[in-house]
Parts: sequence; C-alpha cells; structure tokens
Amino acid sequence: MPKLIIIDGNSVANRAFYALPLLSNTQGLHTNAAYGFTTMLLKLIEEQQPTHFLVAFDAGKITFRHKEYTEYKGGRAKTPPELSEQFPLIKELLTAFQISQYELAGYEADDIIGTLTRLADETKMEVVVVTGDKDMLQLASDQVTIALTRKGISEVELYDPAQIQEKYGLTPLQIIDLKGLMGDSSDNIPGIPGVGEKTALKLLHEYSSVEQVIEHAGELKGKMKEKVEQHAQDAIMSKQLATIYREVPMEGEWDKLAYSGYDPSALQGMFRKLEFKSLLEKMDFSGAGDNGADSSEAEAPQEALQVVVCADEAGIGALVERLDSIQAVHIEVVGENPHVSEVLGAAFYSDGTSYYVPFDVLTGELAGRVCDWLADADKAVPVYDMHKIKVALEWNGVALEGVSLDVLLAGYLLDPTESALTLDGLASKYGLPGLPSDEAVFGKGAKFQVPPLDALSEYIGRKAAAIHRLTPVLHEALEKNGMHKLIFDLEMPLAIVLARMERQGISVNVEDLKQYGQELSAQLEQIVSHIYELAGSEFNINSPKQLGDILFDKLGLPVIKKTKTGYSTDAEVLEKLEPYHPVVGEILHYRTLAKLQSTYVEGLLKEVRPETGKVHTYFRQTIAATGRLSSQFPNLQNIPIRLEEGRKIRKVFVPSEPGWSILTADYSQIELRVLAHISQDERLKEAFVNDMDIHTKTAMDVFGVTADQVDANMRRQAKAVNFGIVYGISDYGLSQNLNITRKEAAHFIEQYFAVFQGVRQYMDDIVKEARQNGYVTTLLQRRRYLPEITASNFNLRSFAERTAMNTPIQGTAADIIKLAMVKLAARMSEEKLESRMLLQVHDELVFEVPPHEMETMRRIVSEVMESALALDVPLKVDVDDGLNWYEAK
DNA sequence: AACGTCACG
DNA sequence: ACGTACGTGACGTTT
Repeated sequence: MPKLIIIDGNSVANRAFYALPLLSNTQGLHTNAAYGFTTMLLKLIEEQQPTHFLVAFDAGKITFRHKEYTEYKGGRAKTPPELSEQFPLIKELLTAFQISQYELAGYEADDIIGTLTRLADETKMEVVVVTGDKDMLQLASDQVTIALTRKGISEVELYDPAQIQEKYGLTPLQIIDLKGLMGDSSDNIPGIPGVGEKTALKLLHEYSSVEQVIEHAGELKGKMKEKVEQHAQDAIMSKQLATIYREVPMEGEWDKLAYSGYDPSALQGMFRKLEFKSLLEKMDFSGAGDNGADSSEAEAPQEALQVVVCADEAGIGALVERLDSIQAVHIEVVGENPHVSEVLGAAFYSDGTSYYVPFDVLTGELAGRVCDWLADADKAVPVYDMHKIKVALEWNGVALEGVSLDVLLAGYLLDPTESALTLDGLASKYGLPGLPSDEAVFGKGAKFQVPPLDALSEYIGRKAAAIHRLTPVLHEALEKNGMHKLIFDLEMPLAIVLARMERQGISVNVEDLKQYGQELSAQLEQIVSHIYELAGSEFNINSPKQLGDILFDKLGLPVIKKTKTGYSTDAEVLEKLEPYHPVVGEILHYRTLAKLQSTYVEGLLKEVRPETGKVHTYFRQTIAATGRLSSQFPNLQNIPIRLEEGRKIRKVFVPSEPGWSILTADYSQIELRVLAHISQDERLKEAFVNDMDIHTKTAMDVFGVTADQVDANMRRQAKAVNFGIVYGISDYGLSQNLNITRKEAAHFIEQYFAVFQGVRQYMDDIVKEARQNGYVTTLLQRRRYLPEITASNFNLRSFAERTAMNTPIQGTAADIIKLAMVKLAARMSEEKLESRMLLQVHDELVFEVPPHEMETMRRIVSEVMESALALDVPLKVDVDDGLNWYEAK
C-alpha cells in the first residue's frame, strides 16, 4: 500500500528550534531548526519508507480565521528572527531531499493537511502526519496516523484512533470539542475560563460534545453551571476555530507527491554549507545508495591530480626539475605537539601534479637539492601552518624559509572564532570542497593509522593542491578586510619568532622542583589525614561529588550554589562556608597544594626534556578569539604568582647558561591605556599622560575624594570597576565580584560613567558598530564576528555586547605586544645580541640575558615595547631581572 | 568526552 | 524578569 508522509512544516521547525540549542555555523547563520528538521527527515525516510512525501507550510499572515476572529493567534509571540531566517534554509534542504512542498495563500498548513487526509481517506493510501500540534489528532482515522513530536526532535509518538481512545477516551473528532472547552492560550482561543484538560475530559465523557454540554448545562453544579452558561458562545466559537478546515480547493494529485529519494550531491552540498559535520560523516554520499537518485552526480567534483612518489633518484630528479614551478607545499605532521611529533612527508604541488617525498627520503642523501630549496627564503610558496611545520622540521634538521602565505593564519584572521581551521574545513568554507578530513583518512584516537603509501601520497598531494587553490581566495578576502599588513607584517613574522622561542625552550631546575614536590607531598599527607579526622570518614577529596556529600549531607552545611550535576564546592562557596566548620579551611588549603603538586610539579616534570632540562612550550597563534596567544605542553602562561606558596614555582625557571639572568618586561595597565586611546576619554588619557596610579585615580573620581582620602578598600573597589570596564561591564558581574548588591554595583558604574563620559560613549558606540557591521575590530584590523549581537535571547545578546566592548581592548593589547615581539626579535638580531626571547605571557615578555648584555637589553626592551605602537597615551613597561623567574619581578 | 575546579593575564 | 563579568589550558573525576 502506498504511504504518504505529510509534515506540518511550521510546527516541526518550531519544535526543532526550541528543542535544540541555538547552533550557528561559521558564517553566523543559525542552523538548529534546520538541523533538527533534517535529522527528523532522515529518520522518517529510513523508518517509514514513504512512497509519497509532502511538507506543508503556513502561507502569508492573514488566514480566513483572522477574518472570522480578529484575535486569532493574537497572544502568540512573534517568531524570533533566529528561526525565521532558517525557513529559507529548510526549504532549500527540502529541495535537496527532493521532497515536495506546499503552501497556499490564506490557509494554514493544518488546513492543507486536513484536506489531503480527507482526500486520502477516499483512496487506498496510508498517511502519517508529523506535527507538534495536538489539535491535529482530530484528523486520525483508519488510514491516517498522527505522529506527535516529543521533547527531543527525532522521536515521535504515533496516534491512531485506538490510541487516542486509550489516552483521552475520545474519538478523533471529539478532540475538537476538547479544545472548544479548554481553549488554547497560544492561539488565543478562549474556551471556557476555568476549564482545563481534566474538567473538559470529564464533561466530554459525560456529554460527548460542546453542544451537548451546553444543552445540559442545567445539570451542572454551582460555578461550573454559571461559567458554561455564560461562555457558551465562546465555547461554540472556540470549537469552530479549532476545527481544521478540510475543504481547501485542491485535488489529490498524488503523483506529484511521489517520493523516490534525495539528491545526494545536492544534499551533501547543503550539509557542507550548513556545516552539518556529523551528518556529512554519517551519511554515505559516495554513491547513489538505495535511494536511487542521480548516481552520476553523487561524486563530489575532484580535480584531476597526478601524484608522483619521489622515493628514489628518478623521482627526486623529476621533482628537482620542477622546483622552480612549485606552487604550494604541504608538510604532514602527526600529532598535536610539534616538538615531539613525527613528520610523515612533504608534497610539492605544481600544475596538477603533486610530488610526494616521504620524510626519510627528504632527510636522506638524495634530497639535498629539495632541502636547499625549502631553506631558500627567495623561493616563496604558500603552506598550511608554517609555525608548526617549521618547528617539526627544524627538530629534524630541515630548515624552512620562504613562505608566501600561511593559509591557516589567513583562515584564522578572517574568522578567529572558526572552530574548524583544518585544511579540509578551510577548503569547504571557501568554496573548494572535496578534500577528506584527517580523521577520515587517519582515523582518530586508538584507531589512528597511517594509510599505505599510495593513499597517503594522494592525500598529502591533495592537501598541497588545496593550499594552492585556497591561496588566491584567501588573499583576496584578506585584502578586502584590510588585513594585508596584519598577516604579512605581523602574524607571519611572529610565527617565525615564536618557533625560535619555543625551540630555544626554558631551563627548569629539576632538582629544586622535585624537592619542592616532596615538601608539598609531606604537607598534603598531613592535611589529608586532618581532613579525614575532621570529616569523620575517609573519602576522595578530589571528587566534588564525594566532597559535596560530606559537606552538605553528612555535615549539613548550607548549600550556597549548585552546579548542573549537584552541589558546587568551588573556592567561592568554600570561603563562605569557612565559619561553619573547620574542615572547610583545610579543604581550601588542600586544593591549593594539590593543584600545585599535580599541575605545576608533576605536570611540569613530565614536560621537561631529560637530555637538556628544558621545557618547550608550544604557543598557539590561531586559538584565541581576541588575537591573544595561548600556550600548551606545558602551558607557561599560567604559572602561579598571586599566592606566595605557588609563586615559589617560578624559582625553578632559570637561565640555560651559567652566569646569565632572567629578564622580564611587562606592560603596565596596557588594556586601560588602550581603552584611553580608543575611547579618547579625556580624564582617562590625562591620568596616563601624568602616569598616575590608575586605580587610585579612579577611586578619587568615582568617590569624589582627594588622593590621601583613598583608603585600601576604595582602591580595591575602583580596581574591580576598572576590570569590569575592560570586560564589558554589567552591574550583576561587578556585584558578584565585589560581593555587594546589584544596586550598589549599578551605582558605582553610574558614578564611573558620569566621570569617564568618553568611556561610556565608546561602550555605546562599539555595541552599535557591532550591530551594524556584525563584527568589531582592533587597531590593527583584527576582526571578530559577533552574530549573536542581534539575538532575541537576552543572555546571548548580552554576552555578545560585552564581547563587543572587550575584544577591541584585549585584541589591541595583543596586537601591541605581538608587534613588540617582532620588532624586538629583529632588533636583537641586528645588534647581534646573544640574549634570547623565551616566553610571552599576554602583557609580559621573558628573556635570558648574559651579564654583559644586561644594560643594553634593559634599554632596548623597554624602548621597543613602549614604542611598538604610538597611542595617544604613553605605553609604560616595567623591567626587572634576577637569577630566576621568581626573582625577576 | 564532559564536567568541575583552578592556575594565569 | 532575565542572570555572566573577558580570554585561555591542565588536572582529576565521572559518565
């Protein structure tokens, strides 16, 4: 028997939208409803095997119901823009699925569906109606089943007349009476006030219909009688409104609804565009499959590529001959950490041919000419991730110079929040699909496996080709965004500086570190037994779950805050609980020491190279949305400093040469100085021009007092306000931070803005700018898109607004120190200094310096850093040196 | 793999 | 009324 699926398009899209978090793709397009809709379609096709398929949509604004009852659907909230923008996507998806769509001016989807099910009842056609709307149950019949969407979007609950009888004790048509009595606030259908589902069902079981209930109103008691009599007309009208119109002028043209499967290539294209990565991987788009559509177009268009494996003299010879015409190079590195990763090989692309050189061949005797070419700064080609491949290659004695464009950096600068900055991700984002992902080729986790040479060389070769194809596209996009200087004069030179810093590494005094670890162990042992004693039992203190049980269930301490999985036990909570029980303080101390032990002693020791006693961090240049660097393996940007106990860790970071010193240079208040410049706030500028203590100055202005009247507490509060300003202030956030009421926090902020009016203006302007452009920029044209700035959801929108305020500040500060690093590296090599730049910690640089260069370095470093970028306020740098990182403070 | 926690700027 | 301060990475536990 033929089977027709009819989907109530608006209803299902709505359900999907509210059931799923507000996903968006990298273009800022929201996709959650489209995604939910798609998963539902796929599931229906697989499970129901329909022969006919239709999606019905509401058309236009005014339906005939409005003419009869002007309040109809009046109470309904407007469709949020995040959803309405997805309807065109859903329609495009349906086209790719080759599913027919229908809408008719003046009618709702309900009416179309009602009419079709009536027509279907007259033929031998089985029908499944998919909707989130319970009213549709009235359409159920022997041949028509209603599938109601449940909470999750892909699950549905099927109702035939028997199941409706079982659940409500009603026939399908009585569903209309049910609604006539109950009403429906979302459609603004009145019903009878005070009658909900329970009462309505009772009445219907007794009297079977609205008309009968009214007729027998006299038999009802008290209030109920009154209400039914009073609102009889409303109930009649409500029933009419709830009745689905089944006489839409249309015919059962079933042939047009016949379904024979989706168009794989079109669907794949849509999934790519919407970035439905999990679906792309799950679905087999390689052939027509059993859906039997357009098998000829199923293959993604792939460029013809000739692959030459150069493993012998002849192969290398062929490559060497073509070296002058190479257009892109790809170096395949295995693993996250380039300091310890394996290099598989290199592909050299030229006009439709990729020459693949396995790495052992590249480092062998045959490939000398090829290595010379790689090392030649004049032979510039585009690559993917210059920073990483440079580090990996150099550890293996291969030099890399002459990179014309790093497509990874380009992709990052064009959209620093992009999560898939892989080569295949960039290729499909910039319109060059067809490159498989690393995961598809190598597998992931335990299943990671290098494929055989022919497959490997083809894949690496395709990557080189993709780099070549991407280059002009990215180039143009960068140009359009005014990012030419940013990438070529800042980020790419910086990548080289970073590679050098990381390869240099920083020396760790392993003996001292181990010694410190032993002291911690001894202290921890004591604290642990003390905690067990105070708690009255032994448990795993590291487990927030077990700790919560002890503190809140066993000891009965008050619950301050909850997490989504249970009690919160973070430091903020524990500090509030300290007065209640002595164990709390011990736990706080335990946490401090355990953190030092696990992360900074044991964690650090694991990263020290035994041969050299050094750690080599990997600074990542394409992670942070603001343009900051991040540091991994180990993270050397979060070494303790705030508490003395932890700060001692810094003593183990020492110079790698005897007699040398550690030199640190940090920008003083760089973010607030940047804010002064960007906002052009006169007071703030003046404060920095006169080199005042900014927090004291803020306290003076906000509290309206003189310098000597500012006490420690006032300064502390002013400091918190300054932090808040940089983060994109909210009264709530400030109140949390200062432990004051929201009102008091709001008052502080008001006082601040009354004084620093330029700052207020900036905050207003930047949010407006973000709304207008969809992005904000830093002084050096770094850009961050904020699609959620127009969200109707308060939280999402507020977050975007704070980000709009913070990113230009944090990002410009990042621009400045990056610029200083590039300039300093150049200056140090010009002056042929032996000193080495080792680390960057957002507003601080760390060097190791021989004694005879100390004076020069102190001068050069502060000079270059302070003049890295000319602002309307001076930049100030504090320089210090010592025998280790602790002493240089 | 996700969560809670905590280290830094 | 809503309910988060901005940006990161590592560790241990739990699922």
